[in-house]
Amino acid sequence: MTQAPPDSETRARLIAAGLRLFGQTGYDGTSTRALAAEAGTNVASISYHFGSKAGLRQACARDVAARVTGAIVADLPAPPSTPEAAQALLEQVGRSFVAFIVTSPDARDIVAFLVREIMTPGEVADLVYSEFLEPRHRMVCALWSIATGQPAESERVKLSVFAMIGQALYFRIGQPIISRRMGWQDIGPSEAAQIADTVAAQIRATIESQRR
Amino acid sequence: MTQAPPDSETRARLIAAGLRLFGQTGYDGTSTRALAAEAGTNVASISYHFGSKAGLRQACARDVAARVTGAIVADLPAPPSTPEAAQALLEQVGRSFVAFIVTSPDARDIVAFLVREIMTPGEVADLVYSEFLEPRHRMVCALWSIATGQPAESERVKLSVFAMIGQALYFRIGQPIISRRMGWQDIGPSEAAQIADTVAAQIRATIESQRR
DNA sequence: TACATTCAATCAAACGTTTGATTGAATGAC
DNA sequence: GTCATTCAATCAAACGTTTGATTGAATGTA
Repeated sequence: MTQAPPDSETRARLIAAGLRLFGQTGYDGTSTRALAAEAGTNVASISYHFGSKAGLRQACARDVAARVTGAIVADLPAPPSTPEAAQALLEQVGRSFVAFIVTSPDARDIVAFLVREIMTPGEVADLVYSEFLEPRHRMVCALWSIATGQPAESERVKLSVFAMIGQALYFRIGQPIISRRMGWQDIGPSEAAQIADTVAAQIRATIESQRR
Repeated sequence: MTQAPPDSETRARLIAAGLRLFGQTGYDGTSTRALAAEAGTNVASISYHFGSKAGLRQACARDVAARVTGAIVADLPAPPSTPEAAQALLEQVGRSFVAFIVTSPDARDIVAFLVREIMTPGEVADLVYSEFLEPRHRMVCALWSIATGQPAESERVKLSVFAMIGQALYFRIGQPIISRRMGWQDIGPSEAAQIADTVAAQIRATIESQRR
């Protein structure tokens, strides 16, 4: 990263700017001039590197998929063999997911970008789905299956996992509301831990109620 | 300022158009011409009735707050006195919330509009929060408190309720993804019932785990 | 007539994109 | 080693289009 050629550096800065601004103000709400200014370059660089503003949007999607997948896959051990181990792993996955989502400054932009793309399906959403969301969901379903004994691809398991993702995600989407209602100035380690506890407790309770 | 009477038909059609288009393509992604066409009127009507495009946005927020509050308050009985009754009521609230959110065509626009406003805090989000979200959250917390015995304004209860809202909401936000993963063509009564079961089961499991 | 409402036409500003010129580091012939 | 040439990368400026807003005339109603 220290010796990156000047061309790819501008490219990288544009993707970072796209992630931040698209996430903050939306695709339509972000002008090419604002993108160029945020990246410290000229508007023409967008056309040059990505063909168009839409091309930059797609490049951002690819970057998100690659980055988040890498982060999640990195710290996942071999699949557990006992329900107890699977449950413990699920709780841990939930905790680190929440920790990443509510504390990382990058996560704010990434999640906001993803949610916006998901709400308005298009080819960018398709890319994110097949490249990132579907495989991850499938993986967590497999864990859930080991923990509960339910079939991994059953509707019950798939929906339970979506519910788990949904509650975690909401702590980022609704963060302005949550902070306000909780009386929190901002979300530090202590607040993040409380959220992680809440999510982990729900995972535990739901798994145990399904295990029979 | 708006000097038009609040019961104008064009006014109502513009608000409906705003809810639909702002929700679908976002505030910035919606042009005044598209709004006028959707409402079957002229662009100048927006200025005339709401002062500006931003004025229409705010009118939409007020409409959402009034409409959803009315719908929820309408079918809520007196506060229950036993934990069991409170839990049953919470499950029922969760079920009807999910039913409304995933099946009603109006709900799609309303939820999409709300989520977009919440993600980018502004004066519209402030209005929605104090006028609608905060009172509703407080109400559900009171129910949760009766069901579990936990203090209504404790952080644990408040966060649990947010998690419950989050998972329900996600079934609308992520609906394109969920339908795809589940192999559903669209979400009819049968699919809505499965989602409602999932949410209700999580509510039940979480409440029971907290009741001790 | 007087008033409220909607209309087509128009405006300046901002938009995404394209252009032609410029830069500095490689490349190769001599 | 020197000089001419090439190339990716960036820039300011301008392109035509679309944006939100405004205008004055037209329409309907009482």
